[in-house]
Amino acid sequence: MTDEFIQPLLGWYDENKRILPWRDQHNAYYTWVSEIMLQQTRVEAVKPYFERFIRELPDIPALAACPQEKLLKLWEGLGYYSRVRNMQLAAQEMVEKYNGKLPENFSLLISLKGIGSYTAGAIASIAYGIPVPAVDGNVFRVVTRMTEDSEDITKPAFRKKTEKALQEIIPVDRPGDFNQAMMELGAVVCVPNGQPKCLICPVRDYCLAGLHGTMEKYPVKAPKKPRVIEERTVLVIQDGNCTAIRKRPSKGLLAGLYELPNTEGYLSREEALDYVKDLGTEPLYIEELPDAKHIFSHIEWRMKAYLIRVSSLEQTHAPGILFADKKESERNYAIPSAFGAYAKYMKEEIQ
DNA sequence: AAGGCGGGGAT
DNA sequence: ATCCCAGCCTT
Repeated sequence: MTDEFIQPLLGWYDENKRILPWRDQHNAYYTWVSEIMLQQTRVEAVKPYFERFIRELPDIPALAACPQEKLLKLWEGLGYYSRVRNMQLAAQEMVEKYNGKLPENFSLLISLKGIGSYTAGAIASIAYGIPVPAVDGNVFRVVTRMTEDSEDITKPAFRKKTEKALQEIIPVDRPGDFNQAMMELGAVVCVPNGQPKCLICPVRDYCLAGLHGTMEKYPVKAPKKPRVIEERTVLVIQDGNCTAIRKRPSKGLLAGLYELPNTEGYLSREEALDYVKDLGTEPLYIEELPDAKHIFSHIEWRMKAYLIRVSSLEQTHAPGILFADKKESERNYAIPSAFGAYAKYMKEEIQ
Protein backbone atom coordinates (compact mmCIF):
# COMPACT_ATOMS: atom_id res chain seq x y z
CA MET A 1 0.00 0.00 0.00
CA THR A 2 1.41 3.38 -0.96
CA ASP A 3 1.02 6.47 1.18
CA GLU A 4 -0.02 8.81 -1.61
CA PHE A 5 -3.64 8.87 -0.49
CA ILE A 6 -2.81 10.15 2.98
CA GLN A 7 -2.52 13.87 2.24
CA PRO A 8 -5.84 14.00 0.31
CA LEU A 9 -7.43 11.99 3.11
CA LEU A 10 -6.16 14.29 5.87
CA GLY A 11 -7.14 17.36 3.88
CA TRP A 12 -10.65 16.00 3.49
CA TYR A 13 -10.79 15.13 7.18
CA ASP A 14 -9.76 18.64 8.21
CA GLU A 15 -12.62 20.08 6.20
CA ASN A 16 -15.32 17.52 6.87
CA LYS A 17 -14.85 15.92 10.27
CA ARG A 18 -17.94 15.75 12.39
CA ILE A 19 -18.21 17.66 15.65
CA LEU A 20 -18.33 15.00 18.35
CA PRO A 21 -18.49 15.46 22.13
CA TRP A 22 -15.27 13.49 22.71
CA ARG A 23 -13.19 15.21 20.04
CA ASP A 24 -10.58 17.89 20.71
CA GLN A 25 -10.86 17.61 24.46
CA HIS A 26 -7.27 16.47 24.95
CA ASN A 27 -8.44 14.18 27.70
CA ALA A 28 -7.36 10.54 27.43
CA TYR A 29 -10.18 9.45 29.72
CA TYR A 30 -12.74 10.89 27.31
CA THR A 31 -11.02 9.12 24.43
CA TRP A 32 -11.11 5.83 26.31
CA VAL A 33 -14.76 6.09 27.36
CA SER A 34 -15.85 7.06 23.87
CA GLU A 35 -13.88 4.26 22.23
CA ILE A 36 -15.37 1.64 24.52
CA MET A 37 -18.88 2.95 23.93
CA LEU A 38 -18.27 3.03 20.18
CA GLN A 39 -17.40 -0.66 20.02
CA GLN A 40 -20.06 -2.16 17.74
CA THR A 41 -22.19 0.90 18.43
CA ARG A 42 -23.06 3.84 16.21
CA VAL A 43 -21.96 7.40 16.90
CA GLU A 44 -25.50 8.72 17.21
CA ALA A 45 -26.38 6.09 19.82
CA VAL A 46 -23.28 6.87 21.88
CA LYS A 47 -23.59 10.66 22.10
CA PRO A 48 -26.18 10.96 24.90
CA TYR A 49 -24.65 8.08 26.88
CA PHE A 50 -21.21 9.65 26.67
CA GLU A 51 -22.37 13.03 27.93
CA ARG A 52 -24.18 11.53 30.90
CA PHE A 53 -21.39 9.10 31.75
CA ILE A 54 -18.76 11.85 31.86
CA ARG A 55 -21.06 14.06 33.91
CA GLU A 56 -21.63 11.32 36.48
CA LEU A 57 -18.11 9.85 36.44
CA PRO A 58 -15.77 12.66 35.41
CA ASP A 59 -12.49 10.85 35.91
CA ILE A 60 -10.84 7.46 36.35
CA PRO A 61 -10.95 7.36 40.18
CA ALA A 62 -14.69 8.10 40.07
CA LEU A 63 -15.22 5.23 37.65
CA ALA A 64 -13.08 2.90 39.75
CA ALA A 65 -15.17 3.64 42.85
CA CYS A 66 -18.63 3.61 41.27
CA PRO A 67 -21.17 1.10 42.63
CA GLN A 68 -21.88 -1.51 39.99
CA GLU A 69 -25.64 -0.89 40.05
CA LYS A 70 -25.09 2.74 39.11
CA LEU A 71 -22.59 1.71 36.45
CA LEU A 72 -25.08 -0.63 34.80
CA LYS A 73 -27.75 2.06 35.03
CA LEU A 74 -25.47 4.43 33.12
CA TRP A 75 -25.02 1.73 30.46
CA GLU A 76 -28.68 0.65 30.39
CA GLY A 77 -29.86 0.21 26.81
CA LEU A 78 -26.41 0.54 25.24
CA GLY A 79 -25.78 -3.22 25.13
CA TYR A 80 -22.69 -5.39 25.51
CA TYR A 81 -22.70 -4.75 29.24
CA SER A 82 -19.39 -6.50 29.88
CA ARG A 83 -17.82 -3.41 28.32
CA VAL A 84 -18.60 -1.30 31.36
CA ARG A 85 -17.61 -3.99 33.87
CA ASN A 86 -14.28 -4.41 32.12
CA MET A 87 -13.85 -0.66 31.99
CA GLN A 88 -14.24 -0.47 35.76
CA LEU A 89 -11.74 -3.30 36.26
CA ALA A 90 -9.29 -1.41 34.07
CA ALA A 91 -9.95 1.83 35.98
CA GLN A 92 -9.23 0.07 39.26
CA GLU A 93 -5.99 -1.27 37.85
CA MET A 94 -5.04 2.24 36.74
CA VAL A 95 -5.69 3.59 40.23
CA GLU A 96 -3.50 0.86 41.72
CA LYS A 97 -0.66 0.86 39.22
CA TYR A 98 -0.66 4.01 37.12
CA ASN A 99 -1.55 6.82 39.50
CA GLY A 100 -5.17 6.83 38.33
CA LYS A 101 -4.26 7.54 34.73
CA LEU A 102 -4.24 5.69 31.45
CA PRO A 103 -0.80 4.28 30.66
CA GLU A 104 0.86 6.05 27.75
CA ASN A 105 1.99 3.16 25.63
CA PHE A 106 0.36 0.56 23.43
CA SER A 107 1.45 -2.63 25.21
CA LEU A 108 0.30 -1.46 28.65
CA LEU A 109 -2.99 -0.24 27.19
CA ILE A 110 -3.74 -3.55 25.46
CA SER A 111 -2.97 -5.42 28.69
CA LEU A 112 -5.99 -3.77 30.36
CA LYS A 113 -9.41 -5.42 30.53
CA GLY A 114 -11.63 -4.56 27.61
CA ILE A 115 -8.87 -2.87 25.61
CA GLY A 116 -7.98 -4.87 22.53
CA SER A 117 -5.94 -4.14 19.47
CA TYR A 118 -8.27 -1.55 18.01
CA THR A 119 -8.94 0.37 21.22
CA ALA A 120 -5.29 0.39 22.31
CA GLY A 121 -4.36 1.81 18.91
CA ALA A 122 -7.12 4.40 19.06
CA ILE A 123 -6.20 5.66 22.53
CA ALA A 124 -2.45 5.61 21.87
CA SER A 125 -2.76 7.53 18.60
CA ILE A 126 -5.60 9.92 19.42
CA ALA A 127 -4.77 10.76 23.03
CA TYR A 128 -0.99 10.46 22.97
CA GLY A 129 0.08 10.91 19.35
CA ILE A 130 1.76 7.52 19.21
CA PRO A 131 2.03 6.28 15.58
CA VAL A 132 0.10 2.99 15.76
CA PRO A 133 -2.88 1.99 13.59
CA ALA A 134 -6.45 1.54 14.86
CA VAL A 135 -8.19 -0.98 12.64
CA ASP A 136 -11.96 -1.26 13.03
CA GLY A 137 -14.75 -2.29 10.69
CA ASN A 138 -14.58 1.01 8.84
CA VAL A 139 -10.89 0.61 8.17
CA PHE A 140 -11.37 -2.97 6.99
CA ARG A 141 -13.93 -1.75 4.49
CA VAL A 142 -11.84 1.17 3.23
CA VAL A 143 -8.65 -0.88 2.91
CA THR A 144 -10.19 -3.92 1.22
CA ARG A 145 -11.88 -1.66 -1.30
CA MET A 146 -8.78 0.40 -1.97
CA THR A 147 -6.72 -2.73 -2.59
CA GLU A 148 -9.46 -5.08 -3.85
CA ASP A 149 -8.46 -7.58 -1.20
CA SER A 150 -10.81 -10.58 -1.11
CA GLU A 151 -9.48 -12.17 2.05
CA ASP A 152 -11.97 -12.91 4.82
CA ILE A 153 -11.78 -9.92 7.17
CA THR A 154 -13.09 -11.99 10.09
CA LYS A 155 -9.82 -13.93 10.21
CA PRO A 156 -7.41 -12.66 12.88
CA ALA A 157 -4.58 -13.03 10.38
CA PHE A 158 -6.19 -10.42 8.17
CA ARG A 159 -6.26 -7.92 11.02
CA LYS A 160 -2.57 -8.51 11.62
CA LYS A 161 -1.78 -8.04 7.95
CA THR A 162 -3.79 -4.81 7.81
CA GLU A 163 -2.22 -3.43 10.97
CA LYS A 164 1.26 -4.17 9.64
CA ALA A 165 0.53 -2.48 6.31
CA LEU A 166 -0.86 0.63 8.01
CA GLN A 167 1.96 0.71 10.57
CA GLU A 168 4.37 1.23 7.69
CA ILE A 169 2.59 4.25 6.26
CA ILE A 170 0.96 5.95 9.24
CA PRO A 171 2.09 9.60 9.33
CA VAL A 172 4.13 10.19 12.49
CA ASP A 173 3.05 13.81 12.70
CA ARG A 174 -0.71 13.04 12.69
CA PRO A 175 -1.36 9.41 13.66
CA GLY A 176 -4.58 10.12 15.57
CA ASP A 177 -6.02 12.20 12.75
CA PHE A 178 -5.04 9.53 10.22
CA ASN A 179 -6.84 6.79 12.15
CA GLN A 180 -9.89 8.96 12.69
CA ALA A 181 -9.88 10.03 9.06
CA MET A 182 -9.91 6.40 7.90
CA MET A 183 -12.85 5.66 10.18
CA GLU A 184 -14.67 8.86 9.25
CA LEU A 185 -14.25 8.00 5.58
CA GLY A 186 -15.70 4.56 6.22
CA ALA A 187 -18.60 5.96 8.21
CA VAL A 188 -19.55 8.83 5.91
CA VAL A 189 -18.30 8.05 2.37
CA CYS A 190 -17.14 4.46 2.00
CA VAL A 191 -20.32 3.24 3.65
CA PRO A 192 -21.58 -0.29 4.26
CA ASN A 193 -25.08 -1.37 3.17
CA GLY A 194 -25.47 -0.10 -0.33
CA GLN A 195 -23.71 2.27 -2.64
CA PRO A 196 -20.57 4.02 -1.37
CA LYS A 197 -20.30 7.70 -2.28
CA CYS A 198 -17.30 7.40 -4.58
CA LEU A 199 -18.10 10.66 -6.37
CA ILE A 200 -17.24 12.66 -3.27
CA CYS A 201 -14.42 10.40 -2.07
CA PRO A 202 -11.11 12.18 -1.49
CA VAL A 203 -9.10 9.04 -2.28
CA ARG A 204 -11.02 7.76 -5.30
CA ASP A 205 -7.93 8.01 -7.50
CA TYR A 206 -6.16 5.50 -5.24
CA CYS A 207 -9.03 3.05 -4.83
CA LEU A 208 -8.92 -0.03 -7.07
CA ALA A 209 -12.51 -1.05 -6.32
CA GLY A 210 -13.73 2.45 -7.05
CA LEU A 211 -11.81 2.58 -10.33
CA HIS A 212 -13.13 -0.84 -11.35
CA GLY A 213 -16.67 -0.44 -10.05
CA THR A 214 -16.30 -3.43 -7.73
CA MET A 215 -16.94 -1.57 -4.45
CA GLU A 216 -19.84 -3.72 -3.36
CA LYS A 217 -17.81 -6.92 -3.56
CA TYR A 218 -15.82 -5.76 -0.53
CA PRO A 219 -15.21 -6.46 2.26
CA VAL A 220 -15.49 -10.25 2.14
CA LYS A 221 -16.78 -11.81 5.39
CA ALA A 222 -17.51 -15.41 6.30
CA PRO A 223 -21.26 -15.93 6.78
CA LYS A 224 -22.42 -15.95 10.38
CA LYS A 225 -24.59 -18.67 11.72
CA PRO A 226 -28.32 -18.01 11.97
CA ARG A 227 -29.99 -16.81 15.14
CA VAL A 228 -31.65 -19.28 17.46
CA ILE A 229 -35.32 -18.59 18.11
CA GLU A 230 -36.50 -18.86 21.73
CA GLU A 231 -40.11 -18.75 22.88
CA ARG A 232 -40.56 -17.19 26.31
CA THR A 233 -43.34 -16.03 28.58
CA VAL A 234 -42.93 -12.80 30.53
CA LEU A 235 -44.94 -12.10 33.66
CA VAL A 236 -45.79 -8.64 34.92
CA ILE A 237 -46.79 -9.47 38.46
CA GLN A 238 -48.07 -6.53 40.49
CA ASP A 239 -49.81 -5.66 43.70
CA GLY A 240 -51.05 -2.17 44.48
CA ASN A 241 -47.57 -0.70 44.81
CA CYS A 242 -44.92 -2.89 43.28
CA THR A 243 -43.91 -5.06 40.35
CA ALA A 244 -41.94 -8.28 40.80
CA ILE A 245 -38.48 -8.22 39.26
CA ARG A 246 -35.33 -10.25 39.69
CA LYS A 247 -31.61 -9.89 39.06
CA ARG A 248 -30.07 -11.93 36.28
CA PRO A 249 -27.03 -14.15 36.94
CA SER A 250 -23.61 -12.51 36.98
CA LYS A 251 -22.49 -14.34 33.87
CA GLY A 252 -23.93 -14.79 30.41
CA LEU A 253 -26.58 -12.85 28.56
CA LEU A 254 -27.50 -9.50 30.15
CA ALA A 255 -25.43 -10.42 33.19
CA GLY A 256 -26.33 -8.56 36.37
CA LEU A 257 -29.23 -6.64 34.90
CA TYR A 258 -32.80 -6.79 36.21
CA GLU A 259 -35.71 -8.42 34.43
CA LEU A 260 -39.35 -9.23 34.72
CA PRO A 261 -39.85 -12.88 35.72
CA ASN A 262 -39.93 -14.98 32.56
CA THR A 263 -39.79 -18.62 31.59
CA GLU A 264 -38.84 -20.81 28.68
CA GLY A 265 -41.74 -21.68 26.43
CA TYR A 266 -45.28 -20.33 26.10
CA LEU A 267 -47.39 -20.61 29.26
CA SER A 268 -51.17 -20.89 29.23
CA ARG A 269 -53.19 -18.65 31.55
CA GLU A 270 -53.50 -21.54 33.97
CA GLU A 271 -49.75 -22.22 33.93
CA ALA A 272 -49.06 -18.52 34.46
CA LEU A 273 -51.42 -18.50 37.45
CA ASP A 274 -49.70 -21.60 38.82
CA TYR A 275 -46.36 -19.83 38.50
CA VAL A 276 -47.66 -16.96 40.59
CA LYS A 277 -49.13 -19.28 43.22
CA ASP A 278 -45.74 -21.01 43.48
CA LEU A 279 -44.30 -17.65 44.47
CA GLY A 280 -46.65 -17.78 47.45
CA THR A 281 -48.94 -15.00 46.26
CA GLU A 282 -52.66 -15.09 45.52
CA PRO A 283 -53.62 -14.04 41.98
CA LEU A 284 -56.64 -11.75 41.73
CA TYR A 285 -56.70 -10.94 38.03
CA ILE A 286 -54.95 -11.96 34.83
CA GLU A 287 -54.81 -10.30 31.45
CA GLU A 288 -52.97 -11.31 28.29
CA LEU A 289 -50.61 -8.64 27.00
CA PRO A 290 -49.59 -8.16 23.35
CA ASP A 291 -46.85 -10.43 22.01
CA ALA A 292 -43.42 -8.93 21.57
CA LYS A 293 -40.15 -9.80 19.89
CA HIS A 294 -36.58 -8.89 20.70
CA ILE A 295 -33.60 -9.62 18.49
CA PHE A 296 -30.14 -10.07 19.96
CA SER A 297 -27.18 -10.73 17.69
CA HIS A 298 -27.36 -14.47 18.30
CA ILE A 299 -30.84 -15.10 19.75
CA GLU A 300 -34.38 -14.03 18.93
CA TRP A 301 -36.90 -13.93 21.76
CA ARG A 302 -40.53 -14.35 20.79
CA MET A 303 -42.43 -13.33 23.88
CA LYS A 304 -45.91 -13.93 25.16
CA ALA A 305 -46.87 -12.09 28.35
CA TYR A 306 -49.44 -11.80 31.11
CA LEU A 307 -50.27 -9.01 33.47
CA ILE A 308 -51.23 -10.53 36.80
CA ARG A 309 -52.53 -8.67 39.81
CA VAL A 310 -51.89 -10.31 43.16
CA SER A 311 -53.15 -9.46 46.63
CA SER A 312 -49.74 -8.68 48.07
CA LEU A 313 -46.22 -9.29 46.81
CA GLU A 314 -45.08 -9.23 50.44
CA GLN A 315 -46.23 -12.85 50.70
CA THR A 316 -43.67 -13.95 48.11
CA HIS A 317 -41.26 -16.51 49.47
CA ALA A 318 -39.47 -17.30 46.20
CA PRO A 319 -35.75 -16.50 46.37
CA GLY A 320 -34.42 -13.70 44.23
CA ILE A 321 -37.72 -11.93 43.65
CA LEU A 322 -37.61 -8.22 44.40
CA PHE A 323 -40.48 -5.78 44.67
CA ALA A 324 -39.81 -2.75 42.54
CA ASP A 325 -41.79 0.28 43.56
CA LYS A 326 -43.62 1.69 40.56
CA LYS A 327 -42.02 5.08 40.88
CA GLU A 328 -38.53 4.09 41.98
CA SER A 329 -37.94 1.16 39.65
CA GLU A 330 -36.90 3.33 36.77
CA ARG A 331 -34.30 5.10 38.87
CA ASN A 332 -32.84 2.09 40.64
CA TYR A 333 -32.75 -0.88 38.32
CA ALA A 334 -31.08 -1.35 34.95
CA ILE A 335 -33.54 -3.27 32.79
CA PRO A 336 -32.43 -4.27 29.29
CA SER A 337 -34.31 -3.18 26.18
CA ALA A 338 -35.45 -6.74 25.57
CA PHE A 339 -38.18 -6.13 28.16
CA GLY A 340 -39.08 -2.73 26.78
CA ALA A 341 -42.47 -3.85 25.50
CA TYR A 342 -43.49 -4.87 29.03
CA ALA A 343 -41.40 -2.67 31.32
CA LYS A 344 -43.81 0.16 30.62
CA TYR A 345 -46.53 -1.66 32.55
CA MET A 346 -44.39 -1.33 35.66
CA LYS A 347 -45.24 2.34 35.84
CA GLU A 348 -48.97 2.07 35.30
CA GLU A 349 -51.70 1.71 37.86
CA ILE A 350 -53.85 -1.34 37.27
CA GLN A 351 -57.52 -0.67 36.63
C1' DA B 1 -10.56 -20.80 15.58
C1' DA B 2 -15.20 -20.32 17.00
C1' DG B 3 -18.78 -18.59 19.63
C1' DG B 4 -20.99 -15.40 23.13
C1' DC B 5 -22.33 -10.92 23.90
C1' DG B 6 -27.09 -5.75 22.69
C1' DG B 7 -29.34 -2.79 20.51
C1' DG B 8 -30.79 -0.07 16.81
C1' DG B 9 -30.59 2.25 12.21
C1' DA B 10 -30.32 1.69 7.23
C1' DT B 11 -31.49 -0.77 3.13
C1' DA C 1 -35.52 -9.77 6.51
C1' DT C 2 -30.56 -8.72 6.47
C1' DC C 3 -26.54 -6.26 7.47
C1' DC C 4 -23.44 -4.26 10.49
C1' DC C 5 -21.84 -0.99 13.42
C1' DA C 6 -14.94 3.35 16.19
C1' DG C 7 -14.64 -5.20 19.16
C1' DC C 8 -13.31 -8.02 23.08
C1' DC C 9 -13.34 -12.08 25.87
C1' DT C 10 -13.67 -16.94 26.82
C1' DT C 11 -13.26 -21.54 25.49
